[in-house]
Amino acid sequence: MHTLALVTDIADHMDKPKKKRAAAQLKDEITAYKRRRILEEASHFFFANGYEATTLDSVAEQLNVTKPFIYSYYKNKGELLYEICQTGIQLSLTALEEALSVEGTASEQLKIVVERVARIIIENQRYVTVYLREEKCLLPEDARRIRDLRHTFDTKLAALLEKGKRSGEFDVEHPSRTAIWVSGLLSWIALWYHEGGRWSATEVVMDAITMVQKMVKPAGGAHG
Amino acid sequence: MHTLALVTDIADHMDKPKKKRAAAQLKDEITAYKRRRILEEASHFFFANGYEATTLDSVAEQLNVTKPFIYSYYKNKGELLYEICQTGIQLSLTALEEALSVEGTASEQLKIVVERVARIIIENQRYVTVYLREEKCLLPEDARRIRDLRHTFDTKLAALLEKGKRSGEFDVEHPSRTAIWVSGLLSWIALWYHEGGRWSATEVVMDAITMVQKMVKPAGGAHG
DNA sequence: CATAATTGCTACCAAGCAGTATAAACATAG
DNA sequence: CTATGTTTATACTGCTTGGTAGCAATTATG
Repeated sequence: MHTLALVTDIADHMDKPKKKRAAAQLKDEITAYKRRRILEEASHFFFANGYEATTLDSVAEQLNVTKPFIYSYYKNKGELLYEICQTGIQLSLTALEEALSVEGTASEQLKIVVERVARIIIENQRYVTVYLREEKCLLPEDARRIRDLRHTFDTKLAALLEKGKRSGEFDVEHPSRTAIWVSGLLSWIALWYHEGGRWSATEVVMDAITMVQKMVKPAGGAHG
Repeated sequence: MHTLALVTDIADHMDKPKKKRAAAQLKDEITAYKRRRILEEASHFFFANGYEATTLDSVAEQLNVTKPFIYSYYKNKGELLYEICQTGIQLSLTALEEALSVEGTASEQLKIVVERVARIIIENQRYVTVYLREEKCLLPEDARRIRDLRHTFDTKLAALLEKGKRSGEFDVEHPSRTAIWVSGLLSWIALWYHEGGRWSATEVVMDAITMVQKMVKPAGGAHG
């Protein structure tokens, strides 16, 4: 039982001086680990049944703990939802930023962006889908914070399209509007992809790249 | 009060023979009208607050009736959800079929399809969005019926892409896979469009047309 | 006007669930 | 072994809400 408590006694052989600090640090890590595990299981239920339809009792049962356990790591059910939504969009944003940090032409960067973000979205489908479906359940303040992240994502993507437009690599009338279509296409993957379904993750990623490239390709057909 | 009951006495001056039949017919129409009104208000709440978070009491209050009133027109809450989801996808499918019935080249037909379906999706955003978000709340059997409609939609769209591919108008490797991206792009409008937001419905529709045309355009740039 | 049928409402129940007060178990330190 | 703090469980509450049984009001008919 107590899936979460398996880690409790690893701090037991180290020289006195460091012990205090190290023990405190370890405790923090364990707390963080427990929070992650709770979030992970909650996301499974939210994904499968929806936020409102999921009971914290069922999440607790899955973890072999009880509801008050969850309440000692999260303030309430809404905080769980917020963290799940936040995770989904934050991972995508980080993937975007990392991809943008790779040197290259706009075309090359765009390809890397789509590839990495699409992969991240597939790997974290639960988080992204819950965000797309349950945004309305967030507290207004939480919803705003999430929207800001999303807006940052769209803005950075638009900047890349703008860059490609200036260099002549892309043909996009309104970079910021096109960015929303691209980001929508990527989000759509989360709602539509099904593990073990008709198409593999790799096929979906490659398709996404192709589609986005076509969406920005100049009429003349220059640049690949 | 009784917003729904305003229609009750229109059947009162007509020759005897027809009266019976006409009265019965009118009654049916009134029943149908009440059902539509209930559905419409319910869709507003489901759209704004989500299915689970919406109480039938609040829907009833909005209609100036009581909960048992709703239960005399719908079996239960789930039936309301089913009809809302069904409406969303059925309207899109009908729009697609009507657009396909217009004679023309594949390119011309595709443009009409995207234009009409996008318009329908914007006009019926509530129904489509609820379908996309709350599919998981449907009974398995209802969910299957809805999926079948969706599948029909994708299949007919794929056939159009296939036709354009054969005529050389489109460059699509896998029509059925591309159809899913196109249908996703259209669905995305429902989740993203916001009345009175930064972009008008017309702009969104025109953008959608442009994006889809680019997604299927041959590299050479022939056919517009 | 009386009778029958339809239509809607009042009042209620049972169940489910978020959240909590309190106690128990456990670990740590002296 | 005792004292102290921390972690987790037991057991409960208060509220919400889908759904219903039975009654009242309205309408249709002769």
